[in-house]
Amino acid sequence: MPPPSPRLRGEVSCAAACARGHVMTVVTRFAPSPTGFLHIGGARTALFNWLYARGRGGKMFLRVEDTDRERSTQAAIDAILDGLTWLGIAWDGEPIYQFARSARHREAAEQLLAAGRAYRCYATPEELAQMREAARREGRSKLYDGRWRDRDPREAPPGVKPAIRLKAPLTGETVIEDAVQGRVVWQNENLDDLVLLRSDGTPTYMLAVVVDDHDMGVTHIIRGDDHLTNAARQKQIYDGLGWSVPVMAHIPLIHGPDGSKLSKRHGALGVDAYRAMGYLPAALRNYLVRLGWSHGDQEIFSTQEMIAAFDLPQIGRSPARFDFAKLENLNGHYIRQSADADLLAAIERVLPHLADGAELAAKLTPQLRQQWLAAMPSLKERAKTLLDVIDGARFLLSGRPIRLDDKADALLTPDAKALLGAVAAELDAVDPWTAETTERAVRSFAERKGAKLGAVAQPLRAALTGRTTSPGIFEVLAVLGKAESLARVADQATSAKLEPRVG
RNA sequence: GCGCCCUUCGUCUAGCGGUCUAGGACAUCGCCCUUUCACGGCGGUAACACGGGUUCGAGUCCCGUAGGGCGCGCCA
Repeated sequence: MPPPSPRLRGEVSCAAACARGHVMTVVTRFAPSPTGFLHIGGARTALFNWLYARGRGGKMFLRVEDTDRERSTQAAIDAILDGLTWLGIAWDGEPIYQFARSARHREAAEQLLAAGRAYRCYATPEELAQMREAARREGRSKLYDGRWRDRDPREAPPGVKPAIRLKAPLTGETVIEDAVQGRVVWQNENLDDLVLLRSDGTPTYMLAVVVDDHDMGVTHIIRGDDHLTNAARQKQIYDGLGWSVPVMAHIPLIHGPDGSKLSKRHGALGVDAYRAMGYLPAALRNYLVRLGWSHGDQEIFSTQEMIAAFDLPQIGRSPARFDFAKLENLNGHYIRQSADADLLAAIERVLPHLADGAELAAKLTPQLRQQWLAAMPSLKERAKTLLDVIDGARFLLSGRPIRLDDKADALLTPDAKALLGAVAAELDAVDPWTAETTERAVRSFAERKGAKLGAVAQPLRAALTGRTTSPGIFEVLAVLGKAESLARVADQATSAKLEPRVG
């Protein structure tokens, strides 16, 4: 028999399920602890779980790991639900709150105790801290030394409430067949007796996760590989309880651009921050799915495509670095791909999340909406984010006389202003007023003057938009309309006569 | 300190022992298009961390080294 591949990815439990004689329904879960926002790494984990379940007709549950009463907040729960919703990741059923299930967790601990797979530990936190300190000083392992493992409970110091610890195997090895990491082996002497129930009777994370995943029928645990060591300890709890272990898939973490831990400066922001930066959910999903996972050379995935293509064997084992430039490029792609009306709707949705959003929303009259829509085809060509689209539309939003930026101002020399006066007269005769008719007029004007088109177009752009870059100048003319265009040109042309530039 | 994981262009990755003079995408550089900025088109620079094995043959398998990451709580 040939030696088994070191990466048995997924085959293990499939075989187990098939042996049970029925088709296994895939159940995944996303289990954030509500101690902060939904960060980008969590969003990717949720995405992977969602894609895996959706691609197999399975379910993805959301479990809020709120057993840490001190640090869990409602605001964080809201932020996580809001983030997932915005990203378009829909969980099945109602969110499950772990804290509410503590009675069941306690029951499992009692079961372990009754079976002799757990014991009461009367060591105080101070005592344990001392033990670790001594271990550190002597260069020994900081693991719990099992001092109460075989001790007679009658020796328990009076008044000390015990914690319940798992009686983990002392010898042999604990093995995880991970769908991403392959076969990972721990010598049991490197794993200690973890706490199942705290001395106040509340369950620890390690116990709660195992019990919940089992009770929820979770078949595939897809999570960050910061949990890989936990997987070994959880395996021991599964064994103690006599339960089968779900398929595990520990995905590498996302790092910052320098390879270190992802910091806020690097993109470890809540997904709400990405929304406020003008990224589209579809773009973020596409970017995230390609971080650590690939499907040949394919870069662009519709939601349907990624659901169909996503699978565990194509997940890499090395951590990926977060790269804003690629996200931007992808976002630009999705913006260009969007229908004009959808884009405007997306902008209106993001307005409440922007600093000057209310101000902008107030300006969105039906007429302005029409103009914006008309300008959208050329606006989206030039934008990487929704913020860019908004910025590109500033010339529509600002009233006369428009403010010129420095470059535009420098461009409007006395000569240029004179030229504007002349071209204004030309444009005044144009009717009907369209991009085509204005272009014809301006081109023929430039030709007669023996000037390059740019020599006329740039001053026009400055006068019309207040900037030196903008959508095509004839589109600007058309969108602005004849009256507004001529007025803006006149604003600059006449100011030349009234206020000759000094110096 | 102990345990576990990782290492292909700057970045995301393809590659599952010969088809690799290592492919794609982003970024970058150049050219073209052009009224600006973009978009688009064409082209260029650029990588198998290092050292040993195994093999007729290694980016692909094994072992070291170096570097990076994660974990080691009565946190999750």
